[in-house]
Amino acid sequence: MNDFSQSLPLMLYRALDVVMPEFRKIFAEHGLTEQQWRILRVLWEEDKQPLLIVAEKTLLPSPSLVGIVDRLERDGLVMRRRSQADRRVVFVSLTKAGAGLEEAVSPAVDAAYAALIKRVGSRKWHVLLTSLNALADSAPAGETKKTTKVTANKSNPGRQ
Amino acid sequence: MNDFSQSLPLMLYRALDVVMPEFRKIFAEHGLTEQQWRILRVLWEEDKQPLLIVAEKTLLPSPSLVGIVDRLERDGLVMRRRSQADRRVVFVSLTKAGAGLEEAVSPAVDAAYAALIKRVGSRKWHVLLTSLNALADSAPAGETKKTTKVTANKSNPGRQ
DNA sequence: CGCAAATAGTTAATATATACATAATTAATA
DNA sequence: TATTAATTATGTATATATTAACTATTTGCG
Repeated sequence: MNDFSQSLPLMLYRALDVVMPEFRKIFAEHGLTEQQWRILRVLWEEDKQPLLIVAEKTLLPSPSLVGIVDRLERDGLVMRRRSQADRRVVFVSLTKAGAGLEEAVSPAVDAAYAALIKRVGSRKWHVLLTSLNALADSAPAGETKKTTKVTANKSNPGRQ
Repeated sequence: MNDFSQSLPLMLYRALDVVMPEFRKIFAEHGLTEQQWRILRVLWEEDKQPLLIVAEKTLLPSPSLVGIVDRLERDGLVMRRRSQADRRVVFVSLTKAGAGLEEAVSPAVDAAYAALIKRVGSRKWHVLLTSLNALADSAPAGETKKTTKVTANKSNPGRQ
């Protein structure tokens, strides 16, 4: 009916296609995938967090998180530790290597991000983020996350 | 450094999380995945197109397209046929079943899409799409798709 | 004409996504 | 307290994404 190429989903995918390759290139130069970086990014901000929280902050679905954290652990960047208070909870924390990676990766990522904002223009950038926030806030009750189970009423966040 | 959750990539992923589940649910009710639907959507608009064109219109990377079309073919919804003019080219076209699926799926999809626009608000919707277009247009030279090969200069493509 | 370079499609290897299902544990309630 | 429900993490099967490389054709040009 309408113009498929101008549909919201397609435009969102296209936006990611425009934005992400440059970042993924930086990640790859440090042996990281995008998802691995997201997890580290969250841990650099606050170390030792429950998997569920990490899933929410990174927008990564729990089942995916298992494998991604497995590989990060295999590469010696993070480690798991079960909570004593609530033995269902598993904390993820940085190893020394994982923590040290921040200053190696972040500068390039920050620079690329700043360059992107500059390229798009500060005004348009702000409008875009505001619009995306409005869309996210328009989520109907009970329509959101994959990492959060929907039970009674409520609403919930969302994931990638 | 900045607020990770408010970064553009995260906001784009979040937007997709908000928007797509409802559509995927509709697709699933008809035994389709999102990517399969995208291909059918393009073929419903214009039947019999080269794989490369379908890749561009759907934003699906060529390597992925191979498997997705394989499964669509297996399910009897599309068929491949090599071009006689240029034997490198493979046309994809709808079978009778694939063509017939349109009127079964499209109404629900269109309704959901209309509801989404209404939910967000026509004005905000327009601003959002305009912003996304601006972002897409900001792509630096040679920096775009994975389905489109970049030869001369360098940089590298990317995709969803 | 002859061949290097470009194109279209595909294959391969690894990492994720998606949707379900299950185990372990804790919270809630009759 | 005995059950039942809910939560957290993980396992499983299938579908895609990502990147690199490979095959078959075709094109550009000396």
